[in-house]
Amino acid sequence: MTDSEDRADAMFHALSDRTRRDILRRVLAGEHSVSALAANYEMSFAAVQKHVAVLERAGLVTKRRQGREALASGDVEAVRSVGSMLREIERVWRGRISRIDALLEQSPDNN
Amino acid sequence: MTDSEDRADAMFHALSDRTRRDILRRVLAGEHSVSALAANYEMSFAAVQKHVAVLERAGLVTKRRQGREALASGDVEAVRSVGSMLREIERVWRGRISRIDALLEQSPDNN
DNA sequence: ACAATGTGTAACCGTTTGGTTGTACGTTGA
DNA sequence: TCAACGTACAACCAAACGGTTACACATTGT
Repeated sequence: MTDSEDRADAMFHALSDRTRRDILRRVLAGEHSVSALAANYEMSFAAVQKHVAVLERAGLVTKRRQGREALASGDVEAVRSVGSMLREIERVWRGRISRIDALLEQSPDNN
Repeated sequence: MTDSEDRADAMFHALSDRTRRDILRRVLAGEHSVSALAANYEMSFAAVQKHVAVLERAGLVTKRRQGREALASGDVEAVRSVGSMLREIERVWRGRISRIDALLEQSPDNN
């Protein structure tokens, strides 16, 4: 579960649902209780609670208990780490360019 | 299907599987036929073919037909657009800081 | 001509997902 | 005290997912 690929799986999966992305936007802007979040969607409270749990398991959201409320806030660093994963994935693309350049340089008459 | 949220759904979903992320890395580095890709994994050719199809439907990969082979290559711009989506999501976080700053400025004795 | 190769798709199967309702339990306020 | 509120979780369901095998079809090489 602590594996890097497992974390990537969890994060991308968490982001693959539009309701969860919307929740993430809201809790990045500021703390919101689960029921306050649930009020924004046309689904049951339980459904929204599960969405928050998915975001929490992925590490994108943390929850703080205050009285009977559970206040959720977004973790910007975690969101940024997803961006890093993407940059890491596309890094190999640079090599592709270099290789094409090298090839063209090697046979300059092949234009 | 052409909706922005639909595209985000498809892209994040496509990225939520480690085999697909690995395929994407390979085809970003250069063109590969589906069977050449399949040789790298301990699953059936059909499974890999479906993974490529998911990446293709998400727009992260394009396929070009050459003879009996289907050559897949990664679309760096599409990968970058996922990064943009993330930056768009975390944009609201800036406002959070401003609001906290404003609050602290408004009541400077509350430290 | 024909066997081998590469691709795509259909049918199937167990598991996961995203939703529901119901229930239990702690917290709050009248 | 006790009703209302906020949360969490279990049980259930249809649909999607990730894998399999089997088959159809086009291309290639001998």
